[in-house]
Amino acid sequence: MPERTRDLPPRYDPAAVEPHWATAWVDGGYFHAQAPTDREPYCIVIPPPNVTGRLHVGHALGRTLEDALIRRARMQGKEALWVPGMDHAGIATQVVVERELRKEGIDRRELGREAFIERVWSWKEQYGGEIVDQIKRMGASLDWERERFTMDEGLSLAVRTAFVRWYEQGFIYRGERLVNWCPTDQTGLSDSEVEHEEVDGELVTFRYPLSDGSGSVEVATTRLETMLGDTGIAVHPDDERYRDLVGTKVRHPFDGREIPIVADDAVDPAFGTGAVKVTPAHDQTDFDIAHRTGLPLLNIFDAEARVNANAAEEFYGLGRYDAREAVREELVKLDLLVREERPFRHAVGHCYRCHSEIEPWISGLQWFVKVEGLKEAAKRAALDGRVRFTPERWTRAYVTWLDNLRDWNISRQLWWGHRIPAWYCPDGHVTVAIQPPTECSTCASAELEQDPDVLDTWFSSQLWPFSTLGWPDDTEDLRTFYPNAVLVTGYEILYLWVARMIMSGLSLAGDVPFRDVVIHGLVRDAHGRKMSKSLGNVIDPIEMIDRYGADALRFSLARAATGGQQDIPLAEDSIEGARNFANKIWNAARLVLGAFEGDLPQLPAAERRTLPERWLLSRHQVCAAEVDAALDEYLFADAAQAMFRFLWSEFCDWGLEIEKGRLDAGEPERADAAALLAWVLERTLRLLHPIMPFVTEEIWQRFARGGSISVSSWPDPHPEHADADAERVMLALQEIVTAVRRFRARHRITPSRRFPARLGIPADLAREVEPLAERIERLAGLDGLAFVEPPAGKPAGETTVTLTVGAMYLPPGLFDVEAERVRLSKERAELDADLARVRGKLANEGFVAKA
RNA sequence: GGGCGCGUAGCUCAGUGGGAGAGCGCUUGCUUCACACGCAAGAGGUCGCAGGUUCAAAACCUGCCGCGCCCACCA
Repeated sequence: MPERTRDLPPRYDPAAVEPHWATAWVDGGYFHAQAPTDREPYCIVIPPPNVTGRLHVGHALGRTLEDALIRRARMQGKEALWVPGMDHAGIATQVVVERELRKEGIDRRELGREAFIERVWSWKEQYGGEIVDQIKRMGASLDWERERFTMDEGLSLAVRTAFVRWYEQGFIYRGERLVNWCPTDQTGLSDSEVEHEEVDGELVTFRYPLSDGSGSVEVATTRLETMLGDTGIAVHPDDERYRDLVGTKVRHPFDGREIPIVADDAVDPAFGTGAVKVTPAHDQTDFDIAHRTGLPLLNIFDAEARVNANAAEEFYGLGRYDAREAVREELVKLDLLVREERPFRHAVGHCYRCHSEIEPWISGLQWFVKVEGLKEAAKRAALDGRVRFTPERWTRAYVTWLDNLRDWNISRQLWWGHRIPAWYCPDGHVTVAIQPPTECSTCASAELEQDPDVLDTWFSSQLWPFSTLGWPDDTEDLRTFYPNAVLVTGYEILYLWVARMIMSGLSLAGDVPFRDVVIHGLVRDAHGRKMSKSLGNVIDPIEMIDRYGADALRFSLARAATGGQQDIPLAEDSIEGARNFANKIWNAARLVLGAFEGDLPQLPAAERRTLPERWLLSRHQVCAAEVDAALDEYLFADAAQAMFRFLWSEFCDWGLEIEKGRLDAGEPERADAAALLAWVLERTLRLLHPIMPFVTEEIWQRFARGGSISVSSWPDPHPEHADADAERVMLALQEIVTAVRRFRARHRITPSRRFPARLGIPADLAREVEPLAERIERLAGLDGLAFVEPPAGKPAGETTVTLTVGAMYLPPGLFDVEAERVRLSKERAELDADLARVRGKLANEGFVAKA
C-alpha cells in the first residue's frame, strides 16, 4: 500500500481535518483576490450579519450557497472575491447593550450619549467577532483582508456622501409626518420595519352627540383610546344618510371640543355606520384625511404612548391600554357606548425588533428618502433583465412592492448608528455636509448643532455592494468588482434590503449592484415549522458541525435548497446522511488510493478501457454536465443530488465493485484500473469541492504535491466520454445482476464466498440459462462473455455458474429465467408503446388521420 | 381585499406531455478482505377532488377543497 494511505483510518473524522484546513486556506492566501486583474471578475458581498449575531442555520444556508458559487468561480479561473463584513445593526445592538447596562443598574440616559457609544464599541470588540469565527468554521472562502464593518471609517464616509448627494438631488428631505413609533424602543421605524399581524381585537361602536342636540352620530373603532385625539368625523361625500350633516359639528363628550363632520373619499360607506372618527395624529388614513380636509392634529400621547396633557384631564398619564378601559367606562357612564363586537379580526402593526404594537405618532421633524425618481429605475432594471431574480417569480413581488412604495423614513431616535449629517443654527437653517461644517451655509452662524438622530441601519446596508469596494472613491476594486455577480439572500429581506440596494446602486454607483439575485427560503424544521426556542426545534449549526462536520451541514443544506418550494425543511437525520456520504467518499478513496501509485492520474488509452470503464467515464461525464448546468441556474439541490447519485450509486455500487476484479488481476490491468478509478475520483472531488470543501481537500492532497484543491481547475464536462453503447449494455448487465440477486434473496441462497458466488442449481435450469449468455454477448458486442461449466467435484444434479466479462469478474450467479421472460415481455410492451407514441405524434402533426 | 407558493410512498421532497422516483424511516438477510456512518433484497402510492384538452395527463386548462406565506390606511 502506498505511503500516503497509511494515515487513512476507516472512518472519516471531520474534527481532525476541518479546523486545520479552515486556517491553512486563509494562511495560504488562497481566498485573496486582486484588482486590477486580467481574469474575469466574480464578486459576491456577504449579507453582513449583525454584530449581535450568533450563526444560525439561515446564515449557514446562505454562506454555503455563496461559498459554493465563489469556490466554483475561483476554480473556473475567475478573479473571485467574496467580501466579508458585519452590520452595526442599530436598534438590535443598542437594545442588547442597554440590557447589559441595566444589569449593572445603569440607564443609558444617565451615562450620556458619548459614553454609551463607547460602551457599544467595546462591547462590539469583545463579542462582535463571534459570528466571524463561526463563519470561518464553515469553511467560507472569504477574503478576510477585505473585512468591513458598516460603522468603519470608509463606510461612514460612504453613508454621509450618499446622504449629501441625495439631499442635493432632492431625494432626501425633512418633514413632519406621521411615523411608525415604537414606544418600547423609543424610535420611529420605516414601513418595512413594521410587521402586520392578524389579531383578535374588538370593534367598539359609540355615539358622538351633535352639537345642536338634535341627535348623534355613531362611529366605530378598534382602538377606543384614540377618540381622545379625534378632531373630526368623516363620511363619504356621496353618502345620502349623512349629506345634511356634513359641515355641522359634534361635541366631544369628555372635554366639550366641537368636532366638524367632513366628507372624504377614503371613507367606505359600506363599512360599519359609514361614519368614521378621525384621529389625525395617530392613524395614517386619518392623517391623510385631515391633510385633505384641513382638520387639526391633536397629539394625545407621549413617547411612551401615555396620554399627555392634550387630552381630557382625567386620562392624563394613563398608558394606552389603560386609557382604552378608562374611555370605555366613561362612555358607558354617559350612555354613549352602542355595542362591542368581539373578537374582531384585524391587522395590527408590530415592531420587527421588540414586537410592541406600533403607535402612529407625530414625533417632530424627521428625514425621508423620496422614492419617486428612484424606484422607477429600480423597476426597469428588473423588467429589462439587468437584474435577474431566481426563482424568477420574485421579480413580480419586487415590482409590485416598488409600485406601492412610499417615502422612506430614515431618522431613528437612537444613539448607535450613523449620525445624520445635518446641522442646525439657532435660526433653524439646515446645513447638510459630508464633513462637520464650521458655519451655517445660509447665515454663516458658527453656532451649529448636529441632528441628534441616527440613520436607519438599512441606509448603510443599501450601500454595501459598493461601499465595501471603496465607494465613493473611484478604486480599482470598485472598477473591477462592481457590479457584483450575484447576491444570495432570504426572501424576508427582499424589500428591506435587496430593493433598496438596487435603488441606491443605480442612483449612486451608476449601475445595478449585482446581476443575479438568488432568493432562498427560510430554513425550517423537519416538519416545516419555524424554528423557535419555545418549540425546542432549533438546529444549532455549530452543534451540527461539532457532531457531523461542516461538510455534512453544507451538503445537507445544499441538497435541501431546491428552487421550487418556498421554505427549506432541515432535519438532523439529513445532516447525518450527509456525514455518511462524506464517509462513503472517504472509503472509496481508501480503496482507490490503496491501488493507485503516482500523483496525477492519467487516463489509460481508450483501447485499454473495458466496457464498464467506458460506462463509468460516460456516467461521470453526465454527472459533470448536470452539476455545471445546475450551478449555472443556481439549482444547488440538483447539483448535490447529481453528485450523490453518481458517487454512491454508480461509482461505488457498480464501478468499484466491478473494478475490484481487475484490481486483483495482474499488470498491466491492475495499474490501468487503478489509474482510471483515480482519474474519475480526482475529477469528482473537484466537482464536489464547492459544496464539500474539507473532505475533498483532504483526499485531494493525496493526489497532489502541495497546493490546494480550492485553486485547482474546474472539471469541465468531457462530452467525448459520452458512450451510449456502454450505457446500454451496462443497463442490461445491471438488470441481469439484479435479477440474480433477487433470486438469491428470495430463495435464501447465500454464496459461499463473496465473489464469485457459487450457487447450486438444477442442471436443467442451467441449460435454460445458456442462451442468455449469447444474448448478453450480442448486446455487449464483446467476446469473452461466457458461462463457466461446473467445476469438478460438485454433486450430481447441480451446477455452478459464473459470469465474466472480459477478464474481469462481475458479481456472478444464477440467471432467473422467469425474470428474463418478464424483461422480454416488458421490451415488447415498450416497443408497442413506442409505436403508439410515434403514431400519435404523426397524427398530431397531421401526417396521418386521427383514429 | 390583492398577490404568490404548496398538496406525489409513513416523513421530507424531486419529477412540466409518453416507464411513478430519491433520501430518511420500516421489514428481511448479511461482521463480506473501502465503508455496519456499510452491503443486498423487499414492503409501501386512487400523484388533494371534479371536469376539460390530448392517441397519451402527476404534469397543460377550468372549478372546488385544504395548507402556508407576502402585501394592504375598512375605521
